[in-house]
Amino acid sequence: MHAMPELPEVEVTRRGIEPHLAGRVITGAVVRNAGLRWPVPRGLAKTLRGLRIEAVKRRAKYLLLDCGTGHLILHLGMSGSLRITGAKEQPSRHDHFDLELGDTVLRLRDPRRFGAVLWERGPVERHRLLRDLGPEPLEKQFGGAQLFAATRGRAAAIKPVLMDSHLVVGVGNIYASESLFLARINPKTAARRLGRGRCDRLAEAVRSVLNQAIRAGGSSLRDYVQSDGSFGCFQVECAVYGRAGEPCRSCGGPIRQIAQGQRSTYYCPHCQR
DNA sequence: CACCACTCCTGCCCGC
DNA sequence: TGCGGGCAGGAGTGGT
Repeated sequence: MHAMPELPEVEVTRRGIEPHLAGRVITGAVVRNAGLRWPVPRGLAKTLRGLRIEAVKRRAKYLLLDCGTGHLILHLGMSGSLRITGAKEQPSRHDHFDLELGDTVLRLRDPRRFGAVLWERGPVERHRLLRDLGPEPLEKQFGGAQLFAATRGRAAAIKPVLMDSHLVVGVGNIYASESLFLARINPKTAARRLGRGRCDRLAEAVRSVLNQAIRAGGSSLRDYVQSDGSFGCFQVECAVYGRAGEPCRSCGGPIRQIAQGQRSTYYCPHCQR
C-alpha cells in the first residue's frame, strides 16, 4: 500500500496544509473532473470565492475547511492526496480539484476517484455523512468501557466490527489488523465475546497504533510544500498487514491472511487468541 | 437493528 | 513488449 489514507495520513495532511490555509482568502477554485464519489457541486468556485478559511479541521477521515458561512468537506477516498503548490504548476492527469489562495494552490489528486469534495452551508456536524459517526479514537469518549458497551449484541467478528464507523471512526483495514495484533486478539473472535479486559486492551492498542503512525508521518513530513502528497506506510514496518507467510515479529510463526467481509485480514494465529 | 454484498475506479502485478 | 485478468480497498447504499 503506498498512499492509502487512513486516519493518521489524513491528520498529518491536515497539519501539513493548515499553516498554508488558515486565515487565507479563497480567490478561486477549479474543478477539472467533477466525477468523484459524488459529483462536485456545480457553482462551487462561485460559492467559495472571497471566503476566508477560518480553520482546518478533521472529523473521522473528512477534512473540513471552515469558511465561516459553510464548510468545504474533503475526503481522500483510498487514493487521494493533497499538496500545496504554486499557481503556475501544471496539473497532471489525476489532479481533479484546485483551491486557489492567491499564488498558493491546494491541489487534490485522486487516481481512483473514491474521494469527495462537498460543500455544507449549515452546521457541518449535522451533515448526513458526519451525523451518525462514532467517537474519535484519539478522544477520551473512546475507550474500553465504550468499546465494551458498543460491542454487546454484536455477533460478527471483531475485525469488521472495529471498522464500523458507528463504533469508532478512522480505523481502516490496515490499522484494524495492526491493532488486533498489538492487543493479541484473534480477528475472528465474535465481538460480543470480548470482555472488559480485552476491550481495554484493544482500545489502548487502537490509540497506540494510530498515535505511532501520526508521529511517524509527522516526522517524515519536513516540508509540505512541493511534497508529492503521497505517503508510504506510516509505520516503519507493519507488524502483520501485507506480511502473509512472513515470520511473526513476536513468535516467529507465519503470519496468516484470511478474508473477512471481502477484505483481507492479517494475523498471527499463535499470538492472537 | 445487524449484517452482508455490492458498488464506484484505476494502478499494479501476474502469466502468457 | 503488450495485453487480459485478477486484486485491492473506504465506506455509503440497499436488501434480507
